[in-house]
Amino acid sequence: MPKPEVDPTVSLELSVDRSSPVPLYFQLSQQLEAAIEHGALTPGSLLGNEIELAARLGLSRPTVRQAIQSLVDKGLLVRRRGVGTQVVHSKVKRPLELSSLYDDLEAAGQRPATKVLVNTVVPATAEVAAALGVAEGSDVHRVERLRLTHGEPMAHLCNYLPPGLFDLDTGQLEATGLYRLMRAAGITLHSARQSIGARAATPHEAERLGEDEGAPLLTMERTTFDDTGRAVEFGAHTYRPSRYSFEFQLLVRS
Amino acid sequence: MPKPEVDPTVSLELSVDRSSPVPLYFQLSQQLEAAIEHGALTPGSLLGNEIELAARLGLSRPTVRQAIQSLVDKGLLVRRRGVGTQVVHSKVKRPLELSSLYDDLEAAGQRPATKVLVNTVVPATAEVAAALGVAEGSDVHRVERLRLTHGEPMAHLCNYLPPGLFDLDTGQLEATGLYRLMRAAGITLHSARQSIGARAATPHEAERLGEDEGAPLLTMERTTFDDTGRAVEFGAHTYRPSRYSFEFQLLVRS
DNA sequence: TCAATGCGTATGTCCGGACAATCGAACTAC
DNA sequence: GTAGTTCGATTGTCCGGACATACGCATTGA
Repeated sequence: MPKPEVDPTVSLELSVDRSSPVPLYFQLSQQLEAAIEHGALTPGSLLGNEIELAARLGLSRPTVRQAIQSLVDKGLLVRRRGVGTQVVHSKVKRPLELSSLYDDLEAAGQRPATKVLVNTVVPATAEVAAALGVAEGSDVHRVERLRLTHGEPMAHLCNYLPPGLFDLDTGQLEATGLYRLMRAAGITLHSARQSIGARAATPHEAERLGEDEGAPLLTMERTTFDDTGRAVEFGAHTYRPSRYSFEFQLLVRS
Repeated sequence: MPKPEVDPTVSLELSVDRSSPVPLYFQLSQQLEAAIEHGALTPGSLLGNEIELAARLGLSRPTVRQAIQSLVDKGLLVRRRGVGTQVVHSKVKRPLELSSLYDDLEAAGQRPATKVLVNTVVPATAEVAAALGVAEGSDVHRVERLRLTHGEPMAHLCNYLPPGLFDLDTGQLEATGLYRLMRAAGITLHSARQSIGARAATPHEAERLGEDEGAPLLTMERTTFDDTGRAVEFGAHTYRPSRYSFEFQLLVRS
C-alpha cells in the first residue's frame, strides 16, 4: 500500500543579486514562490535546512529565515521543528487579499464594463456618516455603478467617499475600478470591514439587474480604511448570485 | 481648524519574565496588544523608538522588532520609516480568522443548539471526492446538522469527512462544534478555501429552515486543510440570511 | 515669502553566532 | 517482538552590532 510518503529534499537553482536594491530576503522569497507556483517545488517536498541553504546562497540564516517566514505567512510553506520546511499540499491560491471586484474580474479574463449611474455629492445619512466617521448631514460623494460582463449586468455598486480625497471622474470610473483610482491618488489601502449577506430583490433592484422581483441577491457592505486608519470608502453592493460568488482562502493565524 | 494631530509618544509599564517558557517577543506583543485593546495605547499614539524600548526592557532590538512585527501583521500597528510606530486609528477587531459557526455564535452570546440529522458513512460523490482528495465512491463520513438559536433554525450544515480521522460521536456533535472536535482530536487546522453565494430555497430546504419556497438563502462551501495539507473536511452550508451574515476584517498584504 | 538643502531620527536590512526545544528514527533492553 | 531510550537533525528564540534608507523639520538661499 502507498504509505504517506515524504518527498525528498529538493535542491534548485537559487541566486541573489547583491547589487540590486531589492532586499535579499525578498529576492529569495520570490524565487521560492515562483518555484512553487511553477511546480519545481512539489507539494510535500522538503526545502532543505536553513543553515545549509544560507551557506549555499552566501546569506546569513536570519535572512533566509525571513524569506521562508514570509512564505509561511502566505500559507505556501509549513515549518516543523526537527523535520524541516515543506511545501503545503493543498492547492493554495491566495490567502484572501483585499481585492476589488474590477481586479477580480479582470484577473478572470472577463473584461468588465462599468456604467456610472450616479456621481454626485449628497448629505451623509446616519449610516454613511457612522461608517465614514464624518458628521451626519455633511457632504459625501455618492457613486452608483452597474458592473457588466458580456453585456449582462452582474452587480450594482453603491459607494460613498469622504470629500476632498481625490476627484471622481466619471470617465475614469468607467474605465477602471475604484480601488485602482484610489491607489493612483496616493492612498494606500490598509484594511476593510466586510459583511456578506443575502436578500430578496426589490422591484427596482430586480429591474436594474435583470432579475425577477423577489429573486435572491448576494449583498456586500464594506468600509475600507487607509494606512492612517481613516475610512476612505463605504460601499453597499448587490450581486446576481448566478453570476458571482465570493471565493477566498483563509488562514489560521498561529 | 483642528489639523491632523500626531499624538505624543506614550510610555507605559512593560515587563518581561525571563524565567517563563513563553517567548520574550510573545510576552511583549501580548502586553502591547492588551494595552491597545484596553485603551492605554490610544489610536495614533507613537510607540517610541525600538532601540530605546529594547534598552528599557533589557531586550535586544530584534526581539522587540519581532513583537512589534506580529502586531503589524495583525493590523494593530503601522510602522513608518523616519517617523515611528503608531497605533492604527480604526477599530480593527480581528483580521478574519478561520472560525467556526459554533464559536462565532457562542462568542456573540447566542448559546447555539445543534440537532444532528444524519451521521453515517456514504460513498463519496465526484464533488466530495475531488474536494477531499479521495477516490470517488470510497467511504466518507456524512454529517448533517441543523443549527438553532433561540429555538429557531438558523443554518443547515452538511459536512463530509475522510474516514479514520477521528470518531464522530453524535452526542458530542450536538454539544459542541465540528472544529472544536477536530482540534481536540489533535488536528491542527491550517487553511480553508471558501465560497460564499446565494440562491433560492428549494421546497425541501425551505421546510427544513422554516422559510418559504424560493426565499433567498446564503450558501457557503468550504474545504478545510490541516497543517500537512490534507483536506480534513468539506462542507456545504445554507444560512437564513435574516439570521446570519458573514462579517470579517480584511487586511491588505503589504 | 517660498523653495531647496541638509540633518537628525527612526525604521529597514543584514550579519554571525549561541543555546533551547522538538521531532523522528535508530538503538537498546526487556 | 515491543516498549522505552538515546541521539542527531532542524527549527525556535535571542543576542549585539552594523550600515542603508526614508521621513520630517529646521536652516538656508533665492
